[in-house]
Amino acid sequence: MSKGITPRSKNYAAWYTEVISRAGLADYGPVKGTMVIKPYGFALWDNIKECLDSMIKETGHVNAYFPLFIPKSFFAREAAHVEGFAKECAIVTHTRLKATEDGDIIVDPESRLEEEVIVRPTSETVIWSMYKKWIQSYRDLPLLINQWANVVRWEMRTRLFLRTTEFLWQEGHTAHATAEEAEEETLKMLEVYRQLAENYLAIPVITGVKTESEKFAGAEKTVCIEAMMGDKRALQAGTSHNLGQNFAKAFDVTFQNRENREEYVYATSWGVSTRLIGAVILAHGDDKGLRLPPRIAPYQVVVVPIFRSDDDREAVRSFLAPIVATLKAKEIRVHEDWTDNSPGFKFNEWEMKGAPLRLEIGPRDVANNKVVLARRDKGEKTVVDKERLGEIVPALLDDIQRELFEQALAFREKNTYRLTSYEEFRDVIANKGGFVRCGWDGTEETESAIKEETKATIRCIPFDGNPEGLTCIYSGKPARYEVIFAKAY
RNA sequence: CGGGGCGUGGCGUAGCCAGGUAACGCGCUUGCUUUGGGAGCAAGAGAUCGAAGGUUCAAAUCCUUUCGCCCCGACCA
Repeated sequence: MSKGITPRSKNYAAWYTEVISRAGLADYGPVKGTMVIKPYGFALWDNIKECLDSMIKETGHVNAYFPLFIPKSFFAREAAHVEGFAKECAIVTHTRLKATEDGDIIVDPESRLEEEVIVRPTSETVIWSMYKKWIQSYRDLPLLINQWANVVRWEMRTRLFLRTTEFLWQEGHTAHATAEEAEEETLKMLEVYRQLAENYLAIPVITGVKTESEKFAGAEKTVCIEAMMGDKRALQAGTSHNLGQNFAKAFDVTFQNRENREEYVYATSWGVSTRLIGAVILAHGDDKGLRLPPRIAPYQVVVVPIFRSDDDREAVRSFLAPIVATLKAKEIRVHEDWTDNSPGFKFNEWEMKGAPLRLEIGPRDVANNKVVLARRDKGEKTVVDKERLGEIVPALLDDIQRELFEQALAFREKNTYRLTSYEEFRDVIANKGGFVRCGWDGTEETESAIKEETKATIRCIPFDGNPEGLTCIYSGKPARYEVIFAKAY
């Protein structure tokens, strides 16, 4: 087996898969499209989850849990919703297996369910069936509930983390008395996602509105965060939906307002998933493997002890014990790698796993009362005094966090084009890759024609866009919106 | 669902066309020497060749059927 991995420039898809495997993030499950999240990958998810969960709670939401199984009939209630998910549902039709005479195991035909049960692809329907019971008065509103759950979407084509048959996510489902409040909530949670992406994952995102054709099935309006990956393609990293009264009407959820009038409830839903891990890999990874932002890295500092003799080993051990204690006291996640691999092996291993900082400590350092610090983002090594680590390490971690964000932002800016000619548009999408900001006449015909001809889609209508003076890149008509086009994951 | 590829020790593959003792690399075990950028040597363990039928004295190899996975498209977080 070769020691390195496929370079990104040679085959980006192969690079991605190899990084996941070699860094120990995940493995394929036995059923097509399923994924085992291995301990190192799950530690990463745990950290992301912890950051987001506290933000969700700070904004006034509470966690709950709704069932995995949903009656099939619920999906018939909201027309657009069922159309959006009908083609990718796992359906429970039977409840028993039985052994045949030849020793095979078959589905027991006698155990067929009266009404089939759907494994949730998302939970709006089951949650709104419950909200009907819980909401009567304006005093019951707003209802601000989040759940951490797994969902199943039986996709044709899957990719580790980016699109798996089953994935983990968080889905918020809120109910409000007014349309204004629902809109405010939709935008508030998008802002939470923006902060998560930029401040924790170190991924700059563009916020904006999805077009009619790209919005969530059953939503009035979908807003999103879109990020650029290392191959210049776009990744939708999170969405927040203003559902209007669609689900309230579908599930007949009404409340009495202050004026004693009955009114349908306004709804939102919003979610981010384990796809975020894919985003971190794709946004920051390099040809040596992962580069993890310190704030979510399972280990922020990895110690690689170096020694020859048993005496050296003990000297190194006692030398680094107080260092590790100091760092841990500052709540830095430190890991000591005492496995009996060679130092060179460990250097490469922890670079593959994306540990932000590496401490190399050998007899030489013990003698000089120093340690070698290697930072993953830039690959620089420096020798520092042992005593100064307590101040240097936290500062370096902050700097790495910032640096990863800056690099990703610079990359996105460099690969974003403001264009007015469709010729150039085609060239960028087909040859250069990247985001194109341009005018759009707002028609679905233009949107689908461009998609047909170039495979680029409108990622969003950015909030900071301005159509004034722009013409549509395709039709030449006056632009109704300024939009971002890109090839997407 | 359309196109392509692949199922052989834990992983990656060769062998298949032209049937005849199941091979190689990595990993694993044990021992010794090593350890500041993926250590070396030696000795070992480990496979009913995806499954089921068939042809044959003989099948990983030929034929039939079947199951599964991966990649590329259409669809999607």
